[in-house]
Amino acid sequence: MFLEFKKEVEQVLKKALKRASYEYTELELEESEHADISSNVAFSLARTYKKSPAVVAEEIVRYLEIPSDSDDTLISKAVAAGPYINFYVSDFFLHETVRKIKEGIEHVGEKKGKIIIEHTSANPDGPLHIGHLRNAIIGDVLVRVLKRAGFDVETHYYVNDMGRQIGVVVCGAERIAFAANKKADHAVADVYIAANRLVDANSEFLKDVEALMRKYESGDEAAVRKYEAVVKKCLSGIQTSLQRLNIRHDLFVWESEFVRGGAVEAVMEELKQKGDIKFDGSGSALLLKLDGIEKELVIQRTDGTSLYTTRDLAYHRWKSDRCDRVIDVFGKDHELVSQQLSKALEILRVKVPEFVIFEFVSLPTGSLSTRAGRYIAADELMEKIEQRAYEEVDKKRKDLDEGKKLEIARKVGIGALRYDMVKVSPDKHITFVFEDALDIEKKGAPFIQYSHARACSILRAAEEKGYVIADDYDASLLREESEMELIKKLSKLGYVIGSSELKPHLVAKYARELAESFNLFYKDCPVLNAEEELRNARMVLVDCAKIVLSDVLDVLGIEAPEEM
RNA sequence: GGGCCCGUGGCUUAGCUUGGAUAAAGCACCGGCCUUCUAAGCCGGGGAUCGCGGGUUCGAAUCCCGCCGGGUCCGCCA
Repeated sequence: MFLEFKKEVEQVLKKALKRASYEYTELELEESEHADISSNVAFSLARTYKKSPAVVAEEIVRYLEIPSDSDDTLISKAVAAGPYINFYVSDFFLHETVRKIKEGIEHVGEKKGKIIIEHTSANPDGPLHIGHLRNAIIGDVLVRVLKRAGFDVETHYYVNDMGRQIGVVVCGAERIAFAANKKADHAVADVYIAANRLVDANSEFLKDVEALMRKYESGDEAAVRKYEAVVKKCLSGIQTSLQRLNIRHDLFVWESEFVRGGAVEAVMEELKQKGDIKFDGSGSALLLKLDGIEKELVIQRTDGTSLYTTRDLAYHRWKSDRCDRVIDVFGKDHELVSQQLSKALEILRVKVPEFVIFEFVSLPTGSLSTRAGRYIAADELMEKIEQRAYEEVDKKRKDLDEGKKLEIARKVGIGALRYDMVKVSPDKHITFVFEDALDIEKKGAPFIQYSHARACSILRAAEEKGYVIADDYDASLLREESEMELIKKLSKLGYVIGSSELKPHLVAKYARELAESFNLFYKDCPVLNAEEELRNARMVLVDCAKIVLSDVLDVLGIEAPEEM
């Protein structure tokens, strides 16, 4: 509803500026602590018209026409506060917000186009670690935000099955057995680490790896079977972890499909014709000159085989034919690659993707490396954080049965982990400290979940007393400061989703603020002990808060417990 | 060496795109609130020359230039 309010303010303000015959370039509307929405336009006008900003603001306000007696205006008043023009919401705005949330028609984005978003895409050579976790969680929240905003979203996991690393594992698996008692992706990692030691120790092994890779690229059946066995084994483990995190992909796209299907070759041919191509001086590798990028891009090895970037070009061409927007969630180390990709796609006249680049996660001991065995596995983290959450629940709710406690611990633990990862802007570097991550007490997610549980608790208690949420309630009884603030906050979910499309941390921030607003209301306004009319209105408000809290948690991919 | 990102109370951050009203939160610290719907909560308090130096502007955490510190990338890895 806040979005509608903003639009109405825009219209009214535009008209007033026209009547006052001011030429403006921007309305400069901003959220403000002093008003529901505020305009700074008087500053820039003052400059061009050589008047004082306060005078201009006064003047504009005189020209504003706010239909004060009308029933359906969202604006109650506008006042000049020095140079600022402050707008305030009307009772109708508050009523409408409550009504629409209650009826489930608030915050529903209109149908937009189709988006393909790629995230996680960890190499199938071991389990997900905390770096992949950041990718996966940012990506998943993005998916949820875009879906809410009305897009048709398809989620991809791009499987890098053609790299040397995978060759090393597959070849290694011929000599080293997978541990039978381990989760699949962890067993693969063990072989990977052991095989890398073979690489370092013995050059014969590396030759075998390269031979196997060539066979795989040419589609040799035995090689394909070996690869599939290992890659699928690893992916099954990774999917189990993702599922536990509440993340799923619609499609797993294998890199090799583009090689064997001929798409990579087609891209290469086209680049040779349309691109600025030359052979490297020393070898015969193919170099592609890209606009604005100093270094040329190697698009073909000396031996004629393809490289990661070339295969990625084929993948992106395929994606872009199937949708309106392509979004990739990449680590910072892929930034240059993503620029090269964009430039090369321009040459191919393919839609350029949008990138969400996130900074690295490192450990206090240094950067992460699967190969060196220096990582914290996502599974281990999830296990420990759920355990810690369980200790909390156990301490606080001795009355609950075991199953219930475990369920709450799972929701709270995973929620805390997800919130922690998404609350920070993607371009902030993170040093991961295990102990801090496990400190459930000071996490954002449990705070929000707790507010939701409180709302549920009130509604449960109401039901026991035989109170039902009434269809006719008098929203005008909700005049307390904390009630009105809560409603205004509730009205902003759609607005936040619309404006934080590629900035998932803003949703996390909003969720926290909403929970805070609910807690203030909770403290100030008794629901069940209020006299009937007021109780009815407040019960409706509690129900609305519950709905929006669970909605925003859902956008964050965090489950909303009914009690905790 | 060059490109990109980050630098905001003791710690972790929001705000920076589009410059404006006392710089906003959480954690930690100090003090208070459970005979009313869950205290994983609420209230109050101390604590910031917004990395440093210039510049633009009526006005800079925000824009521009330089520097310092940290991260990351830089042709046949992915």
